[in-house]
Amino acid sequence: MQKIVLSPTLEDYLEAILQITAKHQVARSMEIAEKLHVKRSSVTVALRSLADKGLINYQVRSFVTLTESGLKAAKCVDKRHHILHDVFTDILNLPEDDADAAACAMEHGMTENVCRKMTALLMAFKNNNQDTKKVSDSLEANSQKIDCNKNCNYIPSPVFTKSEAQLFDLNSINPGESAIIDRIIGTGVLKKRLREMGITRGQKILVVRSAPLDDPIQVRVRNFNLSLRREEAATVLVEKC
Amino acid sequence: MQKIVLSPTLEDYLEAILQITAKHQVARSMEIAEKLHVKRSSVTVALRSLADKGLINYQVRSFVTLTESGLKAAKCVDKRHHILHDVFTDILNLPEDDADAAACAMEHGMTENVCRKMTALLMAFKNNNQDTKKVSDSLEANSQKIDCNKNCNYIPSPVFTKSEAQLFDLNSINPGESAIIDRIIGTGVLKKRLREMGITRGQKILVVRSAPLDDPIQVRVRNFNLSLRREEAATVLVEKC
DNA sequence: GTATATTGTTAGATGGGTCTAACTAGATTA
DNA sequence: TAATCTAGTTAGACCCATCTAACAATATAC
Repeated sequence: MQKIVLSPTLEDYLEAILQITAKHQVARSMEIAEKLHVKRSSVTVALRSLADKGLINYQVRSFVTLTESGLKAAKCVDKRHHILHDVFTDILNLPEDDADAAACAMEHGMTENVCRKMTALLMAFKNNNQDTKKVSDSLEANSQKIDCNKNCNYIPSPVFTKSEAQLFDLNSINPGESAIIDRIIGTGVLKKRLREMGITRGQKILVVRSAPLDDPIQVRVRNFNLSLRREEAATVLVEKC
Repeated sequence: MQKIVLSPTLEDYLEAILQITAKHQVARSMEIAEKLHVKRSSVTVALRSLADKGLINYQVRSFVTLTESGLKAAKCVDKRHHILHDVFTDILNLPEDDADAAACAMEHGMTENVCRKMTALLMAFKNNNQDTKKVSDSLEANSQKIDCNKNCNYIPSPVFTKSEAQLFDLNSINPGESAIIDRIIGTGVLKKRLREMGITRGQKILVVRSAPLDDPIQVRVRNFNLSLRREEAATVLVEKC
């Protein structure tokens, strides 16, 4: 398997796509643009580049998902981010948003060795409470006295995170429960058919009957009872309510 | 005082200039190019940009030195590098070159808070030997087991350091000692005069008489005895031998 | 089913950082 | 003093990442 070289920027895009798809199954340009604070047109360029490298499934004017290779790469980037983040919060006692911002800015240069050792350090701190307690106390006492970067001229780019609802596909809603429709990830005829049945964004949907072996499942939308094949239901993303 | 925003790249140039001038009083394009592994023409562009920001004294076809503001900025960048470097060597037990390479790649995103807390951590480790010993041992034991970045696709740019001789100005050579002339940092008539006296690169120079209150000082080059004003001697950089 | 948002795309421009190739000012050598 | 070497500069090109503005395709609302 061939190693892929990614610029820090493309790593950011990949990481964003991983985080969005983890919540929403698929990623849209707009979401990526918002997360990374760039314009939609910049996202298009980046997506083309990631698709060229075989890291995402991307077709013009459609949703984005990670390929197998892209998922692997994205997880690597994400892991580096989390290691740094955890060192900053768990060992250095930095507040959440500081930790996240700094991790974003520093994660790209992390070598394998640094990752390994930092992970080991995190474990060592967790597994040796009595000993690390003193170290932590001493750290806190010291850190008050230090004015490290006074007069420093580095202004890191701020990183924001927007809290978003977790989405599920319709098959994973239990019978008797309701949900709010967020989007249909299918395309073409399939998607059109569902929309014509009244399955549109914002509508409340009640799952009437759905069991592992049921196909189709029964749902109720806009006071109509509908039958959906599991295959169709899988393309309907909803927010639990 | 106004905050200056520097790109990571310009921070690297500034750091390189700091390190070179620390050894050689002044920096030349070539040295910077070698240190950063870029071409001379790229250095010219960067120097213009740093001069625009008031961080270096730079005139076409001449030596480079840091301005007061540039020195302050460079020290900040350098401090971040050293904090990371020390965390990597002293706490994570990474070998010197790994630590240096990773520090180069990660230093640019370090926020003030991260700097402060990391410094405190370093102090805590130094001041609590008994407690941190266990943490270190545990870290080492753990780190063997972790294969953190397997399949990772990030290839950090390598960073090399070239060992170079420390240079001194002629005033700081003790009477009776010899040195090899490296360069004259003066310009124009002053420089020409010294060259005509036989003070050229590679020549051996013997300091015959030089004391804090002596002016001029006495030196011997190419079997000639010369008198140099302290002002002149200050522009002659030599390597001790 | 038409009108209006919204979302994604294209095209073209800009800025940062790099390169190669050609040139020039200074320094070294003969 | 002239010939040569070296270090630094310029010019012109490229790539990456971003932007704005105009446009096209979908969705949503009426």
